[in-house]
Amino acid sequence: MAQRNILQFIILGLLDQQPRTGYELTQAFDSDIGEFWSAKHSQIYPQLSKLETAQQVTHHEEVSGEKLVRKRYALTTTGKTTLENWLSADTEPVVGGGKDEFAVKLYFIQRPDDPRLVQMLTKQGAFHKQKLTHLQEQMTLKFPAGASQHDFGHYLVLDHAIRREKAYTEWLKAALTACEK
Amino acid sequence: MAQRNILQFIILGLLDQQPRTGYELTQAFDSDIGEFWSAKHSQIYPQLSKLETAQQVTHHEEVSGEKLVRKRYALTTTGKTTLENWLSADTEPVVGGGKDEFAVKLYFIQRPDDPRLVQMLTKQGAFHKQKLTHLQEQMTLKFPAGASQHDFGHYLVLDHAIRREKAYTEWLKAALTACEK
DNA sequence: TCGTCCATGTAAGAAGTTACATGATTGG
DNA sequence: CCAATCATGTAACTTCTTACATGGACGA
Repeated sequence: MAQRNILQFIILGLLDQQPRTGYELTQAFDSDIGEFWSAKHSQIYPQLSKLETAQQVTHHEEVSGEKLVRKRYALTTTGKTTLENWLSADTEPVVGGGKDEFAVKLYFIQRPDDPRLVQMLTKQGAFHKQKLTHLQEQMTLKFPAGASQHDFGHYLVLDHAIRREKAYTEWLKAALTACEK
Repeated sequence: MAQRNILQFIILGLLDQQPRTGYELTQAFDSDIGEFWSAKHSQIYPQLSKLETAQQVTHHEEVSGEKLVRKRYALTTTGKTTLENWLSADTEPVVGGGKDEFAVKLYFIQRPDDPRLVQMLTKQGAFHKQKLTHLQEQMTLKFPAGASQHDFGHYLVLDHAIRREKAYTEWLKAALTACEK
């Protein structure tokens, strides 16, 4: 994935919602947004530096306790413009749908009676079922009344993730049925 | 994605199906398997060299026409063992579900009445609908009688891709409905 | 002959992961 | 006081994409 440094725009988007520290940005990628993009802190901190050099963001320092200094970053007006341009620009649709080692493995298992199949499908099924449950809990927790006026995008991606996991578990179930008969 | 060089196993898997040239391997990633893994020839040729050095594959040269030499690669017994070990090993479930720039963009669009939303959703919808149709055509073409005994894995991943695209288009449709009311 | 596909490689650089490094805060 | 978490960075390495480079085969 060497493309157009999408990470920078996501950081701008997150900072537009509210000023954040590098640590908080890292956490954001571990929650909902992580369903569709992820990044480690080792990518985030350098990117923040670059964005600051490019005058897209600024930071001020917060002191907590005795000597801990936090850098809280916020968008500049330039950064806000960059973000809006990205949001308004055409989006290349996802090419393949990402990489899925499990799906590829299945591709190489030719016989429906392969002794490994049932266990593989069951194991993945358990994982995705659990994940689906977790996402559904998030949904009822965050949007008990369905789609909201605020945080609409958040609602959409959660819905997206749920549909994706639902489709995944249903596929695994159908595969299990197909290879058992 | 710096992990365990999964590409090498996929190449072994493809060569297990039948001996292939680097060019043919490249093509394979542009067809069905490309739905769940992709690679360019600039990754494939070097990987083939490494696999040959590691005695996982061998090649023989085919001459076609006047002077064109093709290298057709095949698995060694070692390579076959490596492949089987990979297939039998536990598979880490997909973490997030890959990266989806479009989904992330939506995340940052807070208001359901954002003037850009309808166009964005419609455009992506058209793309994924077309892709879905193409996949369904592939399915009826390759598996007119449904799941087959041979090529079962191929059937499974095609089914997977279809379900994924179906879920994607349904999500976009639901999103469109939600933001129009 | 001319364009399209076949065919194989290398190079440069971006993106992403893992590991290295360090230290503060907070709550039990 | 000790563990978990907060907090910020760098280094090394792998993976992946884009571009560079070259040439043959085949059909119109």
